[in-house]
Amino acid sequence: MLLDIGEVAQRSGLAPSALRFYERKGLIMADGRNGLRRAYTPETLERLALIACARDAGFALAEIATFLGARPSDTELRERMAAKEREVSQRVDQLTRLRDSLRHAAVCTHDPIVDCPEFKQALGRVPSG
Amino acid sequence: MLLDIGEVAQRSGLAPSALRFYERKGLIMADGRNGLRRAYTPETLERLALIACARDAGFALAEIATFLGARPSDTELRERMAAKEREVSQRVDQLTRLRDSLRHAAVCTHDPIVDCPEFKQALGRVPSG
DNA sequence: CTGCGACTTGAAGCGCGGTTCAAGTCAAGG
DNA sequence: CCTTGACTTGAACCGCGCTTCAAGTCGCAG
Repeated sequence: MLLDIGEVAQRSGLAPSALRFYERKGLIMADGRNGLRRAYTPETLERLALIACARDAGFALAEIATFLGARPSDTELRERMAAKEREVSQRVDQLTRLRDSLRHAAVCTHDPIVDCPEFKQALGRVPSG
Repeated sequence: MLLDIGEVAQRSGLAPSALRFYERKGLIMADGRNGLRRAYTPETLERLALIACARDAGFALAEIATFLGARPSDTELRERMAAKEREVSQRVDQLTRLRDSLRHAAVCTHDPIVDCPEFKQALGRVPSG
């Protein structure tokens, strides 16, 4: 029923040390013990997948920890999530442009490649000037 | 003609210390000196914008350094850029899903919000299980 | 000549996200 | 019983991307 930490580590792709680290950070908690060994409910795997996704998206672990406890009444937290959504949207746009640039790089003949106007153009404007 | 490091720092949004750090990493180089002060051509601003973009996209500085020198004959490097393109594509997909989840969170009534099936669904599948 | 302020250097420090280490504990197997 | 092997703990360490610090150097204003 409960999964041993080794099991969870293997299935989630995280090291046991990482799971303990996440526990210290308040991201997960063991649902039981097998001797000294931590044991987790299978739902923890979903939670870890969620954490991995958010982390890959550039969220700090501390930030994820607060989001994980979010309840519908947390107006302030909701606003922060909305702000994050806008942030992620921008990131998607930026990454899309970067992807296009990389795609172009594959067929570009400029030397060096980064000097290609088309390559640079896709990266968006220089901050100011 | 050449821009003082302070000028470049201000326009790029990077600290002078960061510019020196980038120099040590081989990402940029000063085109002259004003006494001891580094001076840069305006093109450096473009280069810095490119670096910022790549860095925000999750590229390591060392990786960016190799890409910056990429020439059309670098077959291996080209392949790595192509690999990066696929990676970035995946990331775009993932972030798009995350954005949708966050968007939903703004109107979700689940308590806690992360337990919402719709929220979780958008995050993609659990690795295995 | 005397500040002043913004730079220079190398080296040390920081926050993040973990990993690694030393020493100890447990469950199962022979 | 004793070993084996995977875990436990707290603490130290690591790589990355910078920042900060101490001590020194420059250009310029007064």
